[in-house]
Amino acid sequence: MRNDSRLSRMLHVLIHMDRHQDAATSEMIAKMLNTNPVVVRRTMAGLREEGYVRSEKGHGGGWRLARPLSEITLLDVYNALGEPHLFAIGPADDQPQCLVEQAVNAVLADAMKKAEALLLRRLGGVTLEKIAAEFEAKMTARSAAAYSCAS
Amino acid sequence: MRNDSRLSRMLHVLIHMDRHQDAATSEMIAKMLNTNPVVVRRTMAGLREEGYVRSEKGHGGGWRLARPLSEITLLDVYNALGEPHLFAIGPADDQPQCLVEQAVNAVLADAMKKAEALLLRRLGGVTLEKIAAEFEAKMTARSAAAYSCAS
DNA sequence: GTAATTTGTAACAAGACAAGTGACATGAGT
DNA sequence: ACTCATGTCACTTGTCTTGTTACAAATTAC
Repeated sequence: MRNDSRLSRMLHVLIHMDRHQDAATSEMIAKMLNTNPVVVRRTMAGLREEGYVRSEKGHGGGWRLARPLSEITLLDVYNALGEPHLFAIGPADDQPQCLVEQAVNAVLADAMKKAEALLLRRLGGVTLEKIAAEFEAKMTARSAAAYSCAS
Repeated sequence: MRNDSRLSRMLHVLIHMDRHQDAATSEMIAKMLNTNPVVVRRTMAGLREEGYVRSEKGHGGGWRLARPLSEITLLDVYNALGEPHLFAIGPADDQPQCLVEQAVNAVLADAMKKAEALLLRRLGGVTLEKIAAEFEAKMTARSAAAYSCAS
């Protein structure tokens, strides 16, 4: 559990959801991700609130895409997850009195801000459809559906 | 304790160490950082091994800079700390079988790698002397040494 | 209308990791 | 010898994602 893997997991799931029509239950998705149905619901809740997926209770229920992959960027998913902390490092004190510490924090914050901006800009520039297309390319190259997990 | 603040703390300490000649004990430094002497020794150990500071036991002992600030970049300090994890996010699985997951991870890893490269390049381009100079500028502007913590 | 299925949610344990803390050995100066 | 200071081990604490159990609520099937 070293990293926050929610973004990675949700991207993975959304693309799979696009590849079969019918609703996917939390249990199916959990098996795909090697995790627990409750974790799935918890994490997907953010995506539902932002309108990227829908969920239905009862028989035949489960999760469905609510938008085409072409209209969802990686940044959208990141935002829907509540914009989790990107960095593992940070200042020791957010409001230091010491001017030296302020100067140190300013330099670090600036560098991190620039790096974060670059990362988010990249996430915003890639749609899920693009990743799906890359996958399709690999698939036809190998012509072997078995490589895709649980699909 | 939300973030790993070792880099921020060490930069702060090194600049202060340059401002007074005599050795600084772990206890003095700990007070400055609002922490514990053991934490200070633990964290400074990496800097000592890389030759940026020296430590001496016994009376009059403590920590001293072993190099001028102009020869230490923020990246040097980061590396000396053992290159802690920069990002809080990451893939769910490092060696996934699923091609979809592989495609997702590849895109994320690429974006993160670029952001990391940018960040490290920036850290490598700034010496501690430069931060100290920024501090001096502020100081003369305010002409009030009291703003600096414990110095 | 009762049973089966599936989400929604709360509550809590596990795991990881930096940070905090206490204890004690080691070395250096007075 | 005594004091000061580092070096290091062992353990606890705080925080955050995950994992898990339990149960209510909604929806479909028989």
